[in-house]
Amino acid sequence: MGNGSQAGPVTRRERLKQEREERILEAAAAVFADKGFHQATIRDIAELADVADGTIYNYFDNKFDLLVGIMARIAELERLPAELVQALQGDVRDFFVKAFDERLGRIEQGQEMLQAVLPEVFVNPHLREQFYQQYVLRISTLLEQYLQAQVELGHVRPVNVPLTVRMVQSIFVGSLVLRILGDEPLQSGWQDVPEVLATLVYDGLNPGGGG
Amino acid sequence: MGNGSQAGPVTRRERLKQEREERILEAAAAVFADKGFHQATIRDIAELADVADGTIYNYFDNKFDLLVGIMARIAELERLPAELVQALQGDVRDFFVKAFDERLGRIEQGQEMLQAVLPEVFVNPHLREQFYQQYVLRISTLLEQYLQAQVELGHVRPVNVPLTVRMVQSIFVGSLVLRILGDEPLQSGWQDVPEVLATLVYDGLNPGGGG
Amino acid sequence: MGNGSQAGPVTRRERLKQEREERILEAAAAVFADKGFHQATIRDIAELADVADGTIYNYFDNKFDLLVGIMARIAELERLPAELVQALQGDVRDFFVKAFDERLGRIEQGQEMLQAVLPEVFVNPHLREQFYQQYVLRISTLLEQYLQAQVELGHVRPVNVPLTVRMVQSIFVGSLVLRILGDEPLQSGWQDVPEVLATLVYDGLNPGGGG
Amino acid sequence: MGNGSQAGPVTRRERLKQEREERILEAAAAVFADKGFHQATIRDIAELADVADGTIYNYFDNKFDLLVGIMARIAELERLPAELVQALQGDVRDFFVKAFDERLGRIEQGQEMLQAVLPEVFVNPHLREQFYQQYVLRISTLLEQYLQAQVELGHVRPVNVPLTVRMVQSIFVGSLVLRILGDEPLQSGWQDVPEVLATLVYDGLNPGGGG
DNA sequence: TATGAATGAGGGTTCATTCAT
DNA sequence: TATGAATGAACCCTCATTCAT
Repeated sequence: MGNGSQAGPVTRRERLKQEREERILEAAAAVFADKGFHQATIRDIAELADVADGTIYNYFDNKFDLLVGIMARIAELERLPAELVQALQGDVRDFFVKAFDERLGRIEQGQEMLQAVLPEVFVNPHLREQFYQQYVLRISTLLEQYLQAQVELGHVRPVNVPLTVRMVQSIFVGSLVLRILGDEPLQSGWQDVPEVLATLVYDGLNPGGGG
Repeated sequence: MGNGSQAGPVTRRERLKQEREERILEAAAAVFADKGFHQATIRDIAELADVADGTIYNYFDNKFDLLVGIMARIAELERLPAELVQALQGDVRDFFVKAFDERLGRIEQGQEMLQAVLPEVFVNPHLREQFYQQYVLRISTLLEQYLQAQVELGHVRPVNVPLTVRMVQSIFVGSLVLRILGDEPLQSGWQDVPEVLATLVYDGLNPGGGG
Repeated sequence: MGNGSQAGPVTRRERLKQEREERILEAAAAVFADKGFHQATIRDIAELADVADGTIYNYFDNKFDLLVGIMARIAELERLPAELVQALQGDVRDFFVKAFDERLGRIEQGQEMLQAVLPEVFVNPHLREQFYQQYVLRISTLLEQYLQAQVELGHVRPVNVPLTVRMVQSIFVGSLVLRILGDEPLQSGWQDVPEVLATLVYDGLNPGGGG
Repeated sequence: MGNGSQAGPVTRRERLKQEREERILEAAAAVFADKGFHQATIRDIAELADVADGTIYNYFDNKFDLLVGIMARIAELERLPAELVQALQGDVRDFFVKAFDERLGRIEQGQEMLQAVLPEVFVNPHLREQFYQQYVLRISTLLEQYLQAQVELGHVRPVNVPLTVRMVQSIFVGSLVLRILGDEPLQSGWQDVPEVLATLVYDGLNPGGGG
């Protein structure tokens, strides 16, 4: 149950290797998030992971490959938006609350890894593409389908679906950025965000709207 | 750097200096946006600006100072949200259309400089703080005041004002990020975004709402 | 290494060990000849010999020791210039043909090992001395004795014996180098070389000479 | 007179640069000849040349490029076998004496550079090709023409011209190698070599030959 | 004894910064 | 003030060697 696809390590040696790789990746994420990819040195990471410099290269081809590894880990975490998929069933406003809740929770959880990767995403075309595909586009497609269906059912006002979806996603991405920037109200009010968001995008600010 | 107040250069020599400083800053922004701060070399910038390496150090203390200079330039562009201030008067939905329009235009215009600065903003606390203050917080304050007033006037549904404002700002920031990530629908539909946005946040998706 | 005298291995285990040592040495020679001593890695050699990296260190103290081992193998091949010794008896011109034939054949045979060792011979004083002793000087002595005797017998023109011998040896060494350099005429005409050489050094180019 | 093709440096700065490049190249040749290319460190060379490590990279792309630079310098020295060409006129035996004299002198002069380059020539295909072309093949062609003509004139015994030329060249190359190996008789008798060589290859060892 | 992962010293190279001209 | 060569600290990465299993 939950073992998913990869066969886990069986021998003691294999388990040790896997643990070590994880330790290295976590150390890398921590150091990158703290100092940035370029300021971080392999030695920093090695020390935090408590291995020798050279050991890192038994697991990763080069420094950049650590970044790619972190991206892959993020992708793994993203694998199952199970709750989100479930939420696709219910009431629309409810969906938004749940969806926002799920996403924001995920953001909170993986923030360090995201913070490690994000600056380089803006700089490296390969990373950018990968990030976009796995972090943005997959969700876009899902949301577009959902929203289109709801429009056709008359549960949602007729809107420009693709752009509206982008706006919704922008809120997620933007929130993450504002959090990283250290915005205080967002920090302290994080748990209220889903409700506020749902109100904003479902009910609208117009006081004449239903709600 | 920044030369403080508006007193323009008077002598020919001063004008030349200022022009050169601008050329360097523009070159820096272009190179940083293209390759990222750390991949960019002083030589790259010097070549694009058509000066010698050493000359740059007559205008800027060090490489990082170029980034600060670019930030300052962005701040200058941000100085006058004149149209936005004007829009503060009119009808609420109208305000959103105009506000979004103004911001998105600004984003479009200064995208290269933003792209030059943004990755390092995530990495450097000093830059982060400065960016947050001048790029986010000032607008937050303005919007909070506006929204609070509109709520009190009954023109806007009672909401959690600070968080709602953050969500609105998130949309701006997030849109910028999605653009940089190369999202196609956003790219090609950019001119429709203000209207879509206003619909989303003012009217809401709820089809029962007024609109 | 080298195992000193000729006592072959007796137990199965010993035979396996010896086979393995040979496999490693051959792999080393191949890799060194191909990539050069410094470009070659222990891993390269281990892979070619189909053993683990660490195993090599059960047979050789360090990387350089592999080179020494190869030198020793060359020395073994050089052990018996039997035919050459025999040739010392006969007619002088005949001797040269046979001697050249024997040497050139040997060169051809051990070229890979020579190519593995030669570059480092120029670089490492220890190797240089060993190579000189076993590969050059022993032959010098032999040839000097032979030539001196023949001069005294009047079978050879009175010449500066030591220098003449060096010139003759230079031809061997030089031919090897030209071969390694890939000289085409030498490559394709290799089997004619002994006769050509004998003509050159015995008969001379002077058409007035006997021959 | 003698300035050859390249316009020399004119400004003081240019002269200094050129001098520095030469100093670096000479230092590189000395260090490579002493320790071998791979044992030599950039720091070694920089120290001997009395420059900073980084300075070397203002003149040469990388460490290997220093080797190529040394090869080019050797080629320059090889540019004018003026005396040799002159010797092409006279008497055959005389030609050999002069030719050997000229070549051996050249070898003596450039021995350090040769010793720096030679080991890598055996290892690096690119270097090997270049070395062969400029150091061997050009001379081969010249000598083949000369020898062919002399054969046709009846001044030289009919021989396999290409192979005979290779043997003659082997003597040069081989002598160089033996010298590097530290052969004592060759070292101390170096000035007698041309005469000994001419005797060997022109008169032959056969005492019945003319001479 | 064989294995192969861990080690860490070492070195080539880059590039921000300096400074003599 | 502009120039651009010189500087040298810093860092990624390799790989011979070790050693626990």
